Amino acid sequence: MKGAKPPRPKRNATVTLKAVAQHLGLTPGTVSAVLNNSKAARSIPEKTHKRIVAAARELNYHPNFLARSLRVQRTYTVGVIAEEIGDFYGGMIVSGIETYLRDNNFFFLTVAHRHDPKLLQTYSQLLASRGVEGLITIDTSIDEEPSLPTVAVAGHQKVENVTNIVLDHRRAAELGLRHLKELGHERIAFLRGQPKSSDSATRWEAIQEVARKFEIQIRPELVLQLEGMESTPELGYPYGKALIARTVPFTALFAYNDISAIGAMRAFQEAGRHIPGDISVVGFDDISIASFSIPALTTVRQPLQKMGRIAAKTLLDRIEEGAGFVPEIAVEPELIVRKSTGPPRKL
Amino acid sequence: MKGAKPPRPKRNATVTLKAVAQHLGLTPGTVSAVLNNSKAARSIPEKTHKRIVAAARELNYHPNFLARSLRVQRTYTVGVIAEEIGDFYGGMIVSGIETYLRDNNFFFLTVAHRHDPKLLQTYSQLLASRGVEGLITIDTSIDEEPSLPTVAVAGHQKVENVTNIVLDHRRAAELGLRHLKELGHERIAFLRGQPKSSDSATRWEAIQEVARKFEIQIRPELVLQLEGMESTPELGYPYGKALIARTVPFTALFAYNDISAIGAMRAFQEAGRHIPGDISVVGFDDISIASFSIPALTTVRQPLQKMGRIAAKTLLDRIEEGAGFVPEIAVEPELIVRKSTGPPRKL
DNA sequence: CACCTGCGAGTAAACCATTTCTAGATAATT
DNA sequence: AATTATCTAGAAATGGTTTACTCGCAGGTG
Repeated sequence: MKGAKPPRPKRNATVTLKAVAQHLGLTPGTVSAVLNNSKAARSIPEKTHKRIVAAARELNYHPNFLARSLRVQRTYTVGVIAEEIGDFYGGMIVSGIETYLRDNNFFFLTVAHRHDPKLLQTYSQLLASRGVEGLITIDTSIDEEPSLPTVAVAGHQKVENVTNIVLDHRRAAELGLRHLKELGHERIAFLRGQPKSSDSATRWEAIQEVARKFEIQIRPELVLQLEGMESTPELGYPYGKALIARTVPFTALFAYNDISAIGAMRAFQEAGRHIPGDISVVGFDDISIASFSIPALTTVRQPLQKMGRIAAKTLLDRIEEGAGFVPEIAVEPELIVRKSTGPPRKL
Repeated sequence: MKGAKPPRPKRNATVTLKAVAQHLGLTPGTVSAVLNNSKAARSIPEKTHKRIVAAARELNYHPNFLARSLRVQRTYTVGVIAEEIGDFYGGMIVSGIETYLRDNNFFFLTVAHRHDPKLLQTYSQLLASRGVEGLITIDTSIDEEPSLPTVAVAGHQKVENVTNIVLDHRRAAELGLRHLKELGHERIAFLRGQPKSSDSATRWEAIQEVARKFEIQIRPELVLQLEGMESTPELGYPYGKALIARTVPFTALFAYNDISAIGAMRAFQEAGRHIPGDISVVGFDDISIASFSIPALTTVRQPLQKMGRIAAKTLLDRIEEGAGFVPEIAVEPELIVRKSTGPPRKL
């Protein structure tokens, strides 16, 4: 792969530090000191200082990042390892990461592993050799302690050196279930997340715990486990159908995410059930179309962009200020009440 | 391993080329030659070769990317400048870019300008000083000839050194309009794109041209221009309402995108119109929820991931092989017929 | 037989563009 | 005149790649 290369792609003659120095009749060291305002430059007279700055601007000098990085051993770059970046979840998180990093003059390299577990190792290796100063993973499970400071969005295993940014699932379950309970629902169906989705287990545990607290009975006949990884509502549709087919009565559904909630709603409606008259539906995530489903979906909002920003901030704090290591940061969800929930029909 | 206490973030002792060489009793040059299979290594005997490779693996040597890049003047990195990365459009394109780059051992740095035009300059400057070998822009208009090889996804101005990856809008318009015409529609309403969206103008011109060819009359009273930048169907809703309010009869709508199409459908339905019985609706993009709207949306699919891959490939071809510069590459759209279109009601 | 020549197996040093530390040369002050 | 302050040069270091060169030895030549 590295064999005979075509003639060097001509680098547009970039102006180097040496060129600036030569132009001024000074040495690179001096120019560098002034341009970086290093303490060594304190003794440089105002006149020379101005001269140097002016020349740099005039020649349109931009320091070579690689050379500088090599010398100072900093790259101001982090690696982002996502499961996927084209979907709503990953995209929003990455967007949040981007805003924070950009505001703090960091860049990031992105890779998507698309559920190939072997790639995680390979990619962190690759990123490390590119000199990233830290790693953010999204919806990816980490088993071994990484050698770089790492923040895992939606990470759930406790691993040394990895800060997990998680939704407060306990609180999320409370918001959803309390809302349904206050409306008077007692027979609630559930859609559990796919085993691959890293929030699935934690969320389900939280739901069980909160259900106990609220004295809501979870009937196994009313609990279905999602399987495929589609990101269209088709995902939930068959499960909605299946729930109806069981003929076990229920008045509400708490779905794993909005996408499956919308699919299930559709199935319910096709079966002649009215929402929320016959069945109330609560989703999860608050994706953009949730407000536009029919009826508009009540859902537990996950502040994804914010989680991305927090992830980035947490990582930079550790890198820059050597802030103490925190194993977990929980982010508060929010209940968005729309039209898909209401009191159950009186029997 | 690392003292977590000391304020100084200790660099994990990485193993350098020199260390490997020392370990072997050879010089860095020799080791480098062997590890890179450079022509200089042709004279190194098999035995030594094996010894070197073994030692590198044993010591877990990974060459420092910065040092190497600095010397060979290549970074195997490109810059991606997007309008936004968290939305469907940008996310899909970036995802396509990622797959192709990853397969070819390139990385990319991402920035989002979120419609701040000043940032384009700043960002390309920043990326250039980080040594990216090329640029991909997404939904961003470029006016000046960039100094780096550039590929613009959904770019429309002809600029030297910029290859535009565009949808074949002519063909897209044909697909949409022919479908409606064949069904028998004559009075067609249109939703034009926001001026900020870089496809708006081109698409509208293509539609006008094709309409002329098909002898479809475009009535100004039935043409509305979208304004906001929301990415929920709320975007199209008011325009659907407005079209109904005009009381100018029409039997079909060709929307600028799926999101506005779905919003408009909703408005039509609320006004008591049946889709497709009273009004047929054609969207654009084929976003994931298009298949799940009610009724399922007929739409012109834009192969976004593929466009991302093509963008990446085009750029790498130019960088790696110095492939000739092509000003434009058009990608074929596809008509996805679902349930939102049908013959117009007989009068 | 002495004399290149060629080749195998590497070594040494230059180079990439910076930063940073040490130290030398003036000029100014005491 | 000695000391100090000011200004700047020089060189080392960062971690590789690459070119030029050395050194010993075998083979062919006149």
